[in-house]
Amino acid sequence: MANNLPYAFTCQSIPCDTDAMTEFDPAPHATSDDRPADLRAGAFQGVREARRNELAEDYVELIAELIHDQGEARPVDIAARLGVKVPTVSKTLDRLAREGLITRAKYRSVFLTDDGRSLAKECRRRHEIVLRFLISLGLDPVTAERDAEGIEHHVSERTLALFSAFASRS
Amino acid sequence: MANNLPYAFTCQSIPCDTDAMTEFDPAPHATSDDRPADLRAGAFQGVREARRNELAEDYVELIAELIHDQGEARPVDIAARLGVKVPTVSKTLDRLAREGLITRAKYRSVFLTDDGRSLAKECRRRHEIVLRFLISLGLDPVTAERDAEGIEHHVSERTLALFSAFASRS
DNA sequence: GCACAAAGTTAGACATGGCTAACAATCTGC
DNA sequence: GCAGATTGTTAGCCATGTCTAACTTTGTGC
Repeated sequence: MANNLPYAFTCQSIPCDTDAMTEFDPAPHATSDDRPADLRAGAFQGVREARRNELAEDYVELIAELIHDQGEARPVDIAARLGVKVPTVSKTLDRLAREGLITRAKYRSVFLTDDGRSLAKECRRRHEIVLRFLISLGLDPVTAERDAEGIEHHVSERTLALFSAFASRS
Repeated sequence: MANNLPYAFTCQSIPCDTDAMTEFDPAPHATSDDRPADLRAGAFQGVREARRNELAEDYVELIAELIHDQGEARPVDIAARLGVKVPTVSKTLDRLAREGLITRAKYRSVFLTDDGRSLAKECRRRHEIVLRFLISLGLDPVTAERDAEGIEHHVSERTLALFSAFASRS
């Protein structure tokens, strides 16, 4: 699923990377805390990694949505949906093109590459699972949507599976 | 500063501005507009806001931890825990000092201000709740720690309450 | 088919967050 | 109390993400 993507979307996209950085132990001595420091240390690595990709994921997911709903993805619409200005979008789209997630021609709307499309699909899947999970927990849809938007980039495959199972059996 | 927290944690407090796009239906299930676009549009605002504060939150939380565990928070330890280089920490600490979350003197270790302390406490609380929730869902502790680190900055108070309740009754 | 509006781009400013290299201060072990 | 190791700071580089201002292109209406 994720192996044709140009990035290491390590935090979420690769289900079996859970051994990657947990063995690193910078703290000279973890005192009698019941919550070992090394766990947290390792966690930061993954989070920083994930943060680097959040924006790209938001973009491709949104672009896919716009194409689906309106037939095309125009910078002006992307900007409106994200709540940023058009030049910001333009610059970011350049980056995404450079990274092979989209293609674009000057003054024309944006298209996803195969990589972009599969990233979008993956993102959408995560989004849906998180959203359904939150709603099945009893959260109102507005808050659920907002929280899902933030959370979706930070859930591991393992957690996603639990969320999914929980939502199904509710 | 309104309350004793230096930032607006607007991730949860942004009112839903339902003005933008019309309906569309990306989800296969919904008949017409079960999940209106405006929900997602609004969500991005909050997420971007939250992202701006994540790093500061990570820092103060970690600083509080270091002070608790080792008596002091030194840049070298912060750097090791976060997995970044010391100059990066130094620069970020300058910013946090500028923002009134910490105090520091040259070549000495770092202290939290009252604002910093209450932010740290708040973050720790969120972290604990998310972590306990994930574990009570059945997630292994290592993954739970990693996911909690990413998720904690993006859960609304409402979601947190649900998480907390769920973890308690398990 | 022209003029104007809307959309897109480019340039440039600014803050952040990461890095390395070079230097300064502090701490430690004789 | 001094030398060397460790720690911390400063300077400077780069990429990103945001903005505004100015310009260009596209598209529309008449």
